[in-house]
Amino acid sequence: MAHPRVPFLKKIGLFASLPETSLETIAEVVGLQRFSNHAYLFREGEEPDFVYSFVEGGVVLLGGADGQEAVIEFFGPGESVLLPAALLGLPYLASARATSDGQALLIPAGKLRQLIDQDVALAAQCARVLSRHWRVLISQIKEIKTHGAAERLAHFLVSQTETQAGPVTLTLPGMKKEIATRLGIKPETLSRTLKKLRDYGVETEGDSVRIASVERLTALVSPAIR
Amino acid sequence: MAHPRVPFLKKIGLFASLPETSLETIAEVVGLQRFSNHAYLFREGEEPDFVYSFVEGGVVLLGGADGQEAVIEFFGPGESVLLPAALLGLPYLASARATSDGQALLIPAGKLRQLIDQDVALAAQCARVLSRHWRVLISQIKEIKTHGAAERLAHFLVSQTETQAGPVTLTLPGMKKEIATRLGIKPETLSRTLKKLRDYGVETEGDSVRIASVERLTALVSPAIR
DNA sequence: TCAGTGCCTTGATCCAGATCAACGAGGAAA
DNA sequence: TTTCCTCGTTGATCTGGATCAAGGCACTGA
Repeated sequence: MAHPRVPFLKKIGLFASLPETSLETIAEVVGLQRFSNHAYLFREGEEPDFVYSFVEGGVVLLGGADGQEAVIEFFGPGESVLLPAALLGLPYLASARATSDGQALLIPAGKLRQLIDQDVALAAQCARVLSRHWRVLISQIKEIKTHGAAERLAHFLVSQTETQAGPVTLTLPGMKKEIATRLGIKPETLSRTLKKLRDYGVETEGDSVRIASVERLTALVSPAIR
Repeated sequence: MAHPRVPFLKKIGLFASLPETSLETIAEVVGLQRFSNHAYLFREGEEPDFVYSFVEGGVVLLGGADGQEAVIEFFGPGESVLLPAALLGLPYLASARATSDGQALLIPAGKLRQLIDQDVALAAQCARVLSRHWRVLISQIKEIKTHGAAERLAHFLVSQTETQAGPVTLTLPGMKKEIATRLGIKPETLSRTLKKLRDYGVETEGDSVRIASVERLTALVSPAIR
């Protein structure tokens, strides 16, 4: 008889591929938590109690002092945050604010630290998930250091959809303000840059963006970061 | 009877804490490789054959197209690079150029992918090493997005020494050119910024830097990233 | 010894994006 | 309705760092 929370675990990248036995063990210790839009799930500097895996809805990871907040990345369903801090038992380097209502699985940090030394499948999967995320961060660093605002915005938009070509309409993963810091620019600049991209077939309406032709935008992004 | 390469493995953060049995297994498959200054160990876009762990000397990790190279980070003795690409079997996102003569242990990527699914200690340690590195990258992103060149340089210098207070003399981990891109600025700007820091007790002489008072520099860096 | 070549510094100018300052368009509360 | 908000846009101006253009200095090799 499977644990009732196992189906939730299967929706999370970190756990999806694990064998049933591992899932049962983990299911014993996780809890499901609802959160509402704009709520802070945790703040920079706190000691990690949980790893958060999103079943529904998402958050924005923010670093830096108040008012000087730098958006690091957006996270949505199936993704997990705080694995690094939880594994090492070190204070968070970032805060997380919900960008919508949703639900997250909370895995107690202590338990996870214990399990990772006992369960190969879990440990290996953690390493793989961290590796994948490492690559995302590297791309971001490369991009900030070598490309201008318009290119970065174009790349960001393209990365928000699976579609490779043709027209799409997508919803921004947060407020324009947040998108702006994610891109390392100010809201005013985002506004103006968005206007420039109109020449490349990008129309905005609130938080939904219509791209006339994904290829057209992709062409703007230099080959190295595609 | 221990394998002759085990002592080398013990100098690497990734392996140091592993049990003897794991070390023996790994020692069977690693090779020791010398490299000389300015040599490229691997280039962006290639398929990963090895993870590189530095026994002596180090490299600079570079991303982006030629001429537009962004220094991501410097690596030295005891550190390992390419773990993420090797684990996932995806092309490198960066190149590595040696910043000195040295020796590295090469761990075949395929073997590692195999071992990580069998050896808990290794898998768990990979996850921890990746976690630690994740935090380094997050700090870098936060810093680029929220601080000016002078602050970033001050922080970088302070991070190059263990000393917490008083005077130090340290050696830069690469050419000034490279330090500049690591900081996300141009060599000319580094030169000028270094001059500004003279008012804060920083003197340069080739690739050695004398800091009159570490506290004085630390004070320049805003609290959040200290 | 002198040319050739990298690496770094300095000076002058330029520009992308920041900053400062209004202002309009929703939404919520009264 | 009006009165606040908060979010986003727009315009004018400023500025940190980039870019362009000369040198200077140390090393190498003939």
